[in-house]
Amino acid sequence: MSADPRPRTSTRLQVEQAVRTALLTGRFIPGKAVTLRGLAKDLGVSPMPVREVIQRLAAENALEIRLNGRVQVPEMTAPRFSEILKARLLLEPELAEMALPKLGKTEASRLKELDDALDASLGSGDTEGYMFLNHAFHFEIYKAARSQILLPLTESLWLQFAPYMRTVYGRVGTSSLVDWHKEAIKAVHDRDAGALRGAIAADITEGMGMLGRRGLEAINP
Amino acid sequence: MSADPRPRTSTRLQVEQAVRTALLTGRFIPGKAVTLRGLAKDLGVSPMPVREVIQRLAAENALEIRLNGRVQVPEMTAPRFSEILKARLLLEPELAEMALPKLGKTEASRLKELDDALDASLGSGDTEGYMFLNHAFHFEIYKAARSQILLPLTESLWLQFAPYMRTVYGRVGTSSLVDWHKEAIKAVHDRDAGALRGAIAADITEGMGMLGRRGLEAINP
DNA sequence: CTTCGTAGTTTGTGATCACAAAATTTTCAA
DNA sequence: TTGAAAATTTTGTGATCACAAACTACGAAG
Repeated sequence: MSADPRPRTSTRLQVEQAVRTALLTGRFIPGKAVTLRGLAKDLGVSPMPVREVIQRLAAENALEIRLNGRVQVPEMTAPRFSEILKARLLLEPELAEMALPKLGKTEASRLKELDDALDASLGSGDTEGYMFLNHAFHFEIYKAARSQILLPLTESLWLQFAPYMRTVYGRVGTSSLVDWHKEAIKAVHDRDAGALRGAIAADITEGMGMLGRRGLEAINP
Repeated sequence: MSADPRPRTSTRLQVEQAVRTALLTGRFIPGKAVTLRGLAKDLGVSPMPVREVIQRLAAENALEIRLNGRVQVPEMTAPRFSEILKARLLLEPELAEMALPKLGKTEASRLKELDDALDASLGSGDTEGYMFLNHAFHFEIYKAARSQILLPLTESLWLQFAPYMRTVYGRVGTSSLVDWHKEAIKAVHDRDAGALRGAIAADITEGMGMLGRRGLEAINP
């Protein structure tokens, strides 16, 4: 009576998890080439599971397979950036509102924890940790929505702007960052859907606005 | 001076195109198993490119890789369906509005052609042709937006509901179908963004509403 | 010093193989 | 006839190989 069919494999999932968090924390630089054998060697696996993972992430537009077959982290462009902003503003407040009824005390205190840790990594200048925790904070909310559609779409968006986000942080630092997490947490406590939507939207607008102002000045139009 | 680097491969792209249109025209039935070697044999290629394509489509949630590794077309559920509807209503009117400025006389007449062919296939009961043309009509508009973000997200949504759409049509026929294509074409002629958004939204609501009423009655909740 | 061609290396692609897990069919006893 | 156990087939996974295209480095000619 083993009603727990363990995944038949673990290698591909492990590789995928590794590459995803590397992307989300900005360890992959936009424009940088990603080679099959190189990644495989780094992760200590054969090229085979890496091939599948690369196809997966390319399908999510998190990686780009050029016409000549070379794989690279996509570069950010101004139209791409503004479209990501638009899509985030469409999807994420909706996701947050869907999640609100399922966010109880447990999740609220978890959000508080994450936000505290986030402030700490901001103070210590730990960019990678900050990006990881910021993603964790947002998706701690979104995941509660138990969404099978909007959540994957949003995850795809994050994979697309995260590498660029990191390059900007690397240039201007993270000290000037402001977020609306406190307001979001308060909205969760108050069960105020409108306030939660507003906090999420403001967080997106502010964060992406900073990225746009500080980052896109010297990028091809 | 060969400024036209032909894709290094054609096999994977060809396989992907084949599977995508098969999905979009409903030739794959929800719940039906998709086997690697089976698909490869059907398409006359080796299992290798099929593996990559399956990973790609699984990443877009167009195919489902179960815990035991088996691949199948996802089954529709009520929450999944209502979320797809919500996501379509968020993304597609936006996409249409973005496209409007770039829809000239050429595109308008192409839309008219597609809609006429669509009516014809409706009259002859050609469900597969209808689904192909309906997809072509919508994406003739959306593609004009030259969107790099919203367009792939929307394509993913279509891949997810198309197979289910087909099973409902197979049960209740396509004769009772009504669409808002004429209104959309008129809005394009009039350069009326609000009317175009409205037509697209109505087309989605009506079409999906029919799918929901006629299809989800006997499906697990 | 620049430019162009050539040799060597790296890279993605498609194919094939071995293996284990899962599903399917067959067999045989109750 | 029925039901469970055993044998067979099917299936996904990871590894390796051969090959052609692309990139890199280097050197010779101008």
